[in-house]
Amino acid sequence: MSGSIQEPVVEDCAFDVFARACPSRGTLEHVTGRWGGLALGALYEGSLRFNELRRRVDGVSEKMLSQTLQALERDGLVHREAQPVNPPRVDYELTDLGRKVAERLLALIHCVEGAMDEVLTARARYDETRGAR
Amino acid sequence: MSGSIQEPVVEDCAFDVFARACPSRGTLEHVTGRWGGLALGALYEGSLRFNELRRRVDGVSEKMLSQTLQALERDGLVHREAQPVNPPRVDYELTDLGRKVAERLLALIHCVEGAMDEVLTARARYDETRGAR
DNA sequence: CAGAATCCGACCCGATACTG
DNA sequence: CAGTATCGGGTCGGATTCTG
Repeated sequence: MSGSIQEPVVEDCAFDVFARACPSRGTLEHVTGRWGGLALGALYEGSLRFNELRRRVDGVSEKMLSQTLQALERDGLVHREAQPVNPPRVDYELTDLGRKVAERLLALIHCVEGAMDEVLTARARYDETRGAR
Repeated sequence: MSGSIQEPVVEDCAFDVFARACPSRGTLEHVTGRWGGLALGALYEGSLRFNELRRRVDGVSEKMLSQTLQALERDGLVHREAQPVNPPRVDYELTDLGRKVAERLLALIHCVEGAMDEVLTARARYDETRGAR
């Protein structure tokens, strides 16, 4: 044991999002990013092909969907299954890890959706009191 | 009453994030945005002053923190209490709604933090197979 | 201390065109 | 169908300066 002089204490929480340099921030941003969350949410209902996903996530461009899926696949949250047929067919589905994350994410999404009345009311009040600016 | 001609049917799911124009997307982005989530997470532990928050959320600039807090206050997730003293003292704390949202958010954050080993492994594998690219 | 205002570069992201 | 490549505007966001 070695009473080392003074444990610099890297902290036991090795992956603390609050720390600037932590890799978990990056993953969290993939998950909560503009399209990442919606993609995970859509895939939670089941496997989807590229364009099915594109239609489900209203407003996403091909480029962004592609980019988003690659990030999620790289992080091990989404599995990509490409069949070498013609026309090409590629299916996306959540991994076990992806499903766990998606559950938490959906809980958050539903919480926010369900609170929108309250949010809208709060906004109106805020804009009224200091909205005139 | 008033059989108005045809209810435009705003849909029963009045606030569906998957719909492009839904206001819940905006709020969700405030919550899950780069700094919004971290601010909510930090405030979950208790009321904080501006600069305390700034130190807790490592890497955020004054500008972004200020901007973030305003958005969250407007959405009714954060309460801002300014005391007219000198030097000025302003405390931020979660509202009831904010606390509910923060709970879901922290569940997600901890889930991601806890999965980072797995994520990092997945990344390494991904980069190896097609990383040469 | 708690911000507001301004400047300015980086990159996000959508539209378009092209490939297999 | 399932993407990639390229371009360009808009926004994000950091550094700095200023106020009360």
